[in-house]
Amino acid sequence: MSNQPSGLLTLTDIGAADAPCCPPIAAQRIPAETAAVLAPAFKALGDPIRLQLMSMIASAPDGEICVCDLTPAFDLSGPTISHHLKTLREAGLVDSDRRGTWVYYRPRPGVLRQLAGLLSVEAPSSV
Amino acid sequence: MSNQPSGLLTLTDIGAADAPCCPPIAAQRIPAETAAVLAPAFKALGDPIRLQLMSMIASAPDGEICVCDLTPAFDLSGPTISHHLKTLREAGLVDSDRRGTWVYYRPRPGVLRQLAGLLSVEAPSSV
DNA sequence: GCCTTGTCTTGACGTCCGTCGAATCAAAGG
DNA sequence: CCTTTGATTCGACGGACGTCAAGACAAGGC
Repeated sequence: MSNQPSGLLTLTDIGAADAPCCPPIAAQRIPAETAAVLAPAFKALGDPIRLQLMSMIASAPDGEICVCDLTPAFDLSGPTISHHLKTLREAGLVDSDRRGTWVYYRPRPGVLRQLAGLLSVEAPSSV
Repeated sequence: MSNQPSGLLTLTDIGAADAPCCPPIAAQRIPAETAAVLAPAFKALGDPIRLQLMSMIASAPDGEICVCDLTPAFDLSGPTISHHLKTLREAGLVDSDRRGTWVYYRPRPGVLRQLAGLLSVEAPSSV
């Protein structure tokens, strides 16, 4: 259920931990390879449903949330929600975990921090 | 050349200035209307070419950059670059300005700050 | 073992997106 | 006025995306 290694470089590889990876977008021009790695994460957040899902997952009081709590919050079919969750998972933004009948999703705060740092106007400490 | 008012709520309306508009994504669940407004901005950044364009514009030494400097940086046709720039413009991320023969693009740092704050894990001051 | 419940996968459909060539528009110079 | 240069718009094409219904899978209870 976790991310399968695919041989392709993804955000997970560079942003799994808390270490900042890149200077802000406004500090210097992003190389093509970096853009290719980061763009899918923004793309995953570029859908209103996924943005709400990401917010619900990231703001879950227990640090995780059941799919059964996510699905009824939208006027969409179960498969569609599952598809969006898969997109977030493949973008490295969330991780999932089955416990018994239910599947729980939890955020990867490191990756969110990466993206925030990339968009920040002030330069961070390192690099 | 600037954004035309369309009657639709866009990021420009809520993020033109520097004032923060929304609590971080991890602080509380995003309402559907807010997600509908913000998602297009992330979507615009969800393409590698546009992410590089945004970076080149945001990191321009003079605060703006000529299209004639952007186009040759990519292996794409002029119309395609122009199309991507239009997407960034309609997302409220950049603004353009014709001076003589050339067109210059400049960032809207307020909007970038909005998105960064939304992704930040620490809560900002207000709200 | 079999049904029930919850979740994911598959296959299909219409729509949107990225790309290009050709045409168009805008400004400057001869 | 006409040509040249820079940038955008238009029209078209292939591929990717969002959505759903139907089916498959996983875990638990009878």
